[in-house]
Amino acid sequence: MDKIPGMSKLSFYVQVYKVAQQIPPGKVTSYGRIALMLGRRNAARAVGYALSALSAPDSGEPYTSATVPWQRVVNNKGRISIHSRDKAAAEQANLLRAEGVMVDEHGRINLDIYLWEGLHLVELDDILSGKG
DNA sequence: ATGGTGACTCGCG
DNA sequence: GCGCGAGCCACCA
Repeated sequence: MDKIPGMSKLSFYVQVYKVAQQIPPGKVTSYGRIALMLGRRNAARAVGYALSALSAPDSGEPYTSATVPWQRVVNNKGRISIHSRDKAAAEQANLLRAEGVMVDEHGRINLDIYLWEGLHLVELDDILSGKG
C-alpha cells in the first residue's frame, strides 16, 4: 500500500504530518481522509493519535504543533474532535477562524465549503469500495 | 508478545 | 441529531 515511493520507510506519524502539511490554509480535512490517502482506510484513530503526539514548538524536533497545521484536521462530520475541556479545542477553533474558516460555537465547520479532498486516490478508493 | 489508550468512523435506535 | 457499541490502528509499557 505504499502509494508514494519512499514514503513507506517513514513512520506512520511522519506520513500523517507530511500529508497534513499539504492542507492549504483556510481548508480542512478529516482524520479518516488522511488515513485513506495513506492507504490505510481504517487508521483514522491512529491519525488522531499522531496529531495529539505532536511535540511543542520549542522541542527542536522537525514536526511540532507549529510546523504541522494540526488545526486543519477535524472529524468526518466536520466537527472539532478534541474534548471540549481541553484548551487545544478552543485553540483549534481560533486558529481556524484566524485563517478564514467559519467555526460555530459547537465547533462545527461546513465541509461543503472548507473541505480539502486531497489526492484523487481518495475518491478512487471510495468508488472501488462500493460507494459509486 | 499482550493489553490499554485515544484529537476516529460507521451503523443503529 | 445524539448516545452507544463495535471494529480498527499505531504506540507504548
